[in-house]
Amino acid sequence: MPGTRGADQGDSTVARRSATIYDIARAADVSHQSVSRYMRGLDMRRSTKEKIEKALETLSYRPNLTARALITGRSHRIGALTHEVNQYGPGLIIQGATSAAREAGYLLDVIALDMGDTNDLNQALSQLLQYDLDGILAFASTDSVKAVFEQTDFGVPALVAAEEEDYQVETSFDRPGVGQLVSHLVGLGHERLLHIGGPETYSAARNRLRAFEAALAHFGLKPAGVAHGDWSARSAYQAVMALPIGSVPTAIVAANDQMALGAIHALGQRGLRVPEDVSVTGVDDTPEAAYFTPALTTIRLDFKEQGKNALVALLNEIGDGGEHPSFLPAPTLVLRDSTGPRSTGATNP
Amino acid sequence: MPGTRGADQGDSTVARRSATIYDIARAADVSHQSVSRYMRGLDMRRSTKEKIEKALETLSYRPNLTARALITGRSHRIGALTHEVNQYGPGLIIQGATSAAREAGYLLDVIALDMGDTNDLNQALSQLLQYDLDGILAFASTDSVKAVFEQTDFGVPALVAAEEEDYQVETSFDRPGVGQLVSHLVGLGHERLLHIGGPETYSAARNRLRAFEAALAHFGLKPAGVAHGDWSARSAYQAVMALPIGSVPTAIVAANDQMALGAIHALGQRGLRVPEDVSVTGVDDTPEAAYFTPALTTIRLDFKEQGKNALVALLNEIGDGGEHPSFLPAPTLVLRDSTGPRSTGATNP
DNA sequence: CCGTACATTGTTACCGATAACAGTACGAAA
DNA sequence: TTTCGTACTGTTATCGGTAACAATGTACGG
Repeated sequence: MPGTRGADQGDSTVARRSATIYDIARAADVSHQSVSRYMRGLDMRRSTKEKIEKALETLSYRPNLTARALITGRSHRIGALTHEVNQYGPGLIIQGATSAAREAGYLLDVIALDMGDTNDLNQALSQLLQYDLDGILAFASTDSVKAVFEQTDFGVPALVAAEEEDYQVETSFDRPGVGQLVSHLVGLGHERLLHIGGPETYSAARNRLRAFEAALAHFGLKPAGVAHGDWSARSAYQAVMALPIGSVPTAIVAANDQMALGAIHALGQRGLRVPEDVSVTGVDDTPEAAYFTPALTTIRLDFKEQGKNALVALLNEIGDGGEHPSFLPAPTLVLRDSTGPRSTGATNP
Repeated sequence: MPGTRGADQGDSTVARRSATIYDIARAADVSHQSVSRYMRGLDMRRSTKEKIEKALETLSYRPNLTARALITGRSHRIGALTHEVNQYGPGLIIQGATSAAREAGYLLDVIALDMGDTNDLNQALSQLLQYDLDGILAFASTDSVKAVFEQTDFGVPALVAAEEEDYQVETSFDRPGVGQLVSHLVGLGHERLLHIGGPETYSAARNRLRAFEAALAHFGLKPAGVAHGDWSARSAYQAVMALPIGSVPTAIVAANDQMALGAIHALGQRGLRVPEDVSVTGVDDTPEAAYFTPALTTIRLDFKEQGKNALVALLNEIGDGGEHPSFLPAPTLVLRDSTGPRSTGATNP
């Protein structure tokens, strides 16, 4: 017979384990089912409702979502695979996603991956799957992640968060994003642009590169070069330092702000001034970008919204879709001091 | 009679829901309890073991942690309250914590708080508590969080992650940390040091401030001033721009690298050179700090380890303490180009 | 060859909720 | 007053595991 447990719990301070619907039911002298119905807001006689409410006041009940999850098959948890949370973008995406999840009554189970390690990825996934989640979200949009997500049937909705550029590449050159940067630079007279991209395995990196090339092509130009960094300032620094003398372009389009910073630093060490000799642009508009020396021209992305969007999209697939995925706000060009007219003829160390 | 469900699931591709121990038991012709024992690695006859293993190969079983959690009261999940994940430190702490959790067979439920909003905090907590967690960890070490954690009995172990400086303040001036920066600067001849701190509600900010003052006092000096920023480059920029003419110190000790960047930028706008006129230091050693102009002198903290440590400490309280909390590696001084001998007498805009 | 100790396996109860269905109370119609 | 439909309420089954105990099998000593 149910409802015969947890009778005494000492008269000390706080209930060790909070009451169950059976405790409430006993205290209110109704069936546990009525309590369950009350909690779910179903119709019931006023008198019953009042009995339950009185009991609730006394006992401090808190629903046990584990038990509910077991029977309903809905855990109200979403697994999130991410990486490099220390970076500005990914961090904000997570933040946006967790708060959106929270609003919808979900919780985000975050696993930070050691990127590039496929073993790690698989292990993480199989661990995640044990916790019957309602859905799985990957914010790490790399080839290996995408491959795994396409091949595997997780038994629950799973999706890889889309990059903001994914649906822009094909469209025209002056679309928000890297294209805007390029046309800004071309408008300043630059013709020899170098791109410092992220790792080729990242779709964001590829998208930005393609947008760069597409925009240049529109102006009848070709890239003055493409270097591949790893999103870090250090990698861009090294790439710029490695540029052969005489082949330094008049403008550098880095795939994120950190790499732009590294590029600026390297240019400085090579005796080149920004923007007088070389213009430099970033992507992201981190809060620091405005305080670089010189302040960085870049494009601003709304990462929080991106995270929220991915979550809402997943929620819709789960079937708990209250909201419709909002449109991502368009990236906006932020003009600052790191770009200027093409140098008229400085020497080129 | 148990074990009579999930018989047919279509002959299509993948099992909609993975098999349960009852399915395995039926296939192996043993009791479900034997399967449970097998999964937990208990002793059993070889023949039984083999039967189960054969069944497992056929059916692709995956334990349901929800069901296990319901009976054992162990969810193997830990709630994590955090904030400003977009910043370098907090992000890395989360990363360290999630991977440590993963190794121990736990999952981290992350909630990113809108700091300073106590309502938000309480709401987040009460939501967290529904998901019977094994423990709760707060990485946001602010007054309001601490207060809530001290007052509330969550029914499970809960702790606020310690700041690296917490156990250093009382000790001597040349302890790793801000003290090291101060003695470095004093060693260069500086006597008028300004501190740009974080928000006073953050214990990390207070600790750094106290360390700053204590170190100065050791040399018989007093702060040339203390400004309070909000960890952002912008806030430090404004603080430095607001300094009355003539009161600009010869060295600025910012409480993190971002604020150091903002300070450098402001100094540049006021026509002061770093480090010739003013030395500037940060705290954190973000990957970008080396590529500031000038490269930033700062102290390096191991945030990942900090996150891991907090998690291990909590695990110990939970009683699942395999490891002992390792000692945090001492912060190390990183000397770069933003500090130099006290200026011998430039004018002071 | 039998009884007992011990190792292994099977049965039933339980965790705390919801689902499905049975049972009761009440008001309206006959 | 009786009957019936409707609206609640109560009872039992269920989710997928583990716990506790009962039952069986095996090994060994007498």
